[in-house]
Amino acid sequence: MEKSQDALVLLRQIIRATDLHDKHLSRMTGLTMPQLMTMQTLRINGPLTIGMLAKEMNLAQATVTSILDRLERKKLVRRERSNTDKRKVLACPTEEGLELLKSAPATLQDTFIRQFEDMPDWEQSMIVAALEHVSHILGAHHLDAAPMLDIGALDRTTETRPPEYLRDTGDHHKN
Amino acid sequence: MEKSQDALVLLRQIIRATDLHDKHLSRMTGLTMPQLMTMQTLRINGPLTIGMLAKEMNLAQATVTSILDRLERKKLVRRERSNTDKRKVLACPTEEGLELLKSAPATLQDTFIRQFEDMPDWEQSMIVAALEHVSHILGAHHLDAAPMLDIGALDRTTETRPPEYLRDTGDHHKN
DNA sequence: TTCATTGCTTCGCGTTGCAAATTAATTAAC
DNA sequence: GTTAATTAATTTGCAACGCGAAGCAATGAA
Repeated sequence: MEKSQDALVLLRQIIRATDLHDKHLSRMTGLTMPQLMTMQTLRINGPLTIGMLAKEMNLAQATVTSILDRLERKKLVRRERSNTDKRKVLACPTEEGLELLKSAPATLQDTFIRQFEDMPDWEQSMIVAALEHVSHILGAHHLDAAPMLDIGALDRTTETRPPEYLRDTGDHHKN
Repeated sequence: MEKSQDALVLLRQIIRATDLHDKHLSRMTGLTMPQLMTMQTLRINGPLTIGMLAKEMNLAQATVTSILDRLERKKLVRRERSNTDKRKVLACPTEEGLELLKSAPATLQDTFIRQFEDMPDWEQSMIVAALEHVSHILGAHHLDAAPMLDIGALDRTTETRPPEYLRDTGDHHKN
């Protein structure tokens, strides 16, 4: 059957596009992708314990610890011990960290939303229905997911500027 | 608008599902994801020079060199100098390497294809049309992409290269 | 008190990923 | 035909990932 191949290629294209955009964001913010991912997760969920953060990102706790070390050094994240249970450590995004995400360049979902909402209502419904179908086929419907296509950034501000203000060690990952 | 949020969540779910499946494949084969990616690219395109391989995967040449070092140590890939231009080095998947990919667990696209082809024709067309729309919105329609959802493993419907040495199952190679 | 569990960090190791420097082969210029 | 520039891959050095195992402190249970 020809159409299933078409569908697969299209899905692959979509995934590839988001991946490339993630790498672009990475360059713009000066953060690595795991670092961006971490900031994004914190922005969405608010302060999380290291364990929760690890689970949320499908990484080992030790991995998250080291990522947080670097984010803390850049003052984008602050560690805070829990009062009720002093074993727990909360990772909190700093003001600076949230600022950084806000100033990230226009995101893929902005583009998507703009064009999507220009479409007639019946077409929107058709796309949602189709995506629902695909998600179900892949057994993905139970996965929790934020309404965003790329790792970083939110908000309307269309500021496209590479930040100079994180200098620590040479951290420019290029990808 | 509510529906654009729905669409974004669904897309994110789909991407997340393929990512999780990739990690599963990685564990099963004993290869890292870049290594799997490399093997997969070679399986699809046949022998490639290091430079082509790097471009295909959006990586620096030096990175690919080191990945190939490890794949060669595992005897999954063989290096071969070009006769016509002795600067060039071709990376060729070995029989063992192709075997490994073949013996990988059932892939996501297998699941997808099976269920997709059970759908009535009009529904298939609807999904392809919707995906086409999304791909276009994201500017992804020009990206070249193989008809597969996960990095590893082969699907028998896509033999772009005739590996005359297929046949047989059951040789699990764990690094 | 004692013991097991939980949550995070530390340590060691291998893998990615890149830029810069290096080597070798090809091509262009003189 | 020698010299110079270009191209292709490797080597080197360095930071970041990613994980398991070991360690430590706080909590909970016996």
